[in-house]
Amino acid sequence: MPRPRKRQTGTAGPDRKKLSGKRTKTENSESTSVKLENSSLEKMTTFKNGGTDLSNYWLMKSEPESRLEKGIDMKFSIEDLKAQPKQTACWDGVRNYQARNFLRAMKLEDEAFFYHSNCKQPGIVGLMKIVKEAYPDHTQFEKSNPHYDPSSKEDNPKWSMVDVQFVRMMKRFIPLDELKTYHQAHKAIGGPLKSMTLFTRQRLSVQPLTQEEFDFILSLEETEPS
DNA sequence: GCCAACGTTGGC
DNA sequence: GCCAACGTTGGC
Repeated sequence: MPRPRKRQTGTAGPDRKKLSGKRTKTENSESTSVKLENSSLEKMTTFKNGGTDLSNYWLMKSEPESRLEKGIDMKFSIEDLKAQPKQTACWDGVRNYQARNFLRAMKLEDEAFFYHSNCKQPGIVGLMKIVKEAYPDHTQFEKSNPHYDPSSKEDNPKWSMVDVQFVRMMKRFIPLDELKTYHQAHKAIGGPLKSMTLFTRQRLSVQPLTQEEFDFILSLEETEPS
């Protein structure tokens, strides 16, 4: 029932028009994404215990300010998440293969930063956790939904979502600016944010973080705003 | 509101 | 399978 919408990505489903006959475009997109996903996961895995019980870290973007898309407000802030029953919501509306594949890689109890995008003060505002692993995003079948995808079939849903639960606010807001400053510095000196996906894959709305990235960002909570 | 970045579409 | 046109993301 909670059905926030995060505006994640193109309204236009990547291949809404074909898929009856040929699906080459789709499959290209998917396999490309899968590769990216895999390499990312491999990268993360090498930093960890390698097999069981690996927890992953994520950053998920959502718009905290009202913006209408097909007459529907895309706003979903961390305050909105907090206000949901059980402070839990489904993360619907993702329509990008890479982002979708990351959603599908999420495990119960994985932690994710809640990032406010497309707003006055973009940045990380809080922490949430995954409370339900990927399942079909119902909005792809709803004609009136801005993220409706007519090419997706009920018996083979194309798009997925997860459920997330509010964990806590950041002790202080971590602005994009500040992350960017560290990213630049770390590129030069090889610090933890040197290849943060927020800067290397600009438009990706669901993205993985390494343990190092996650820990470093948490450590910023204890520092003075820069 | 502008526009750079970048993913997708579709003609050829 | 290339690539120009187009649409979206999201910072500024």
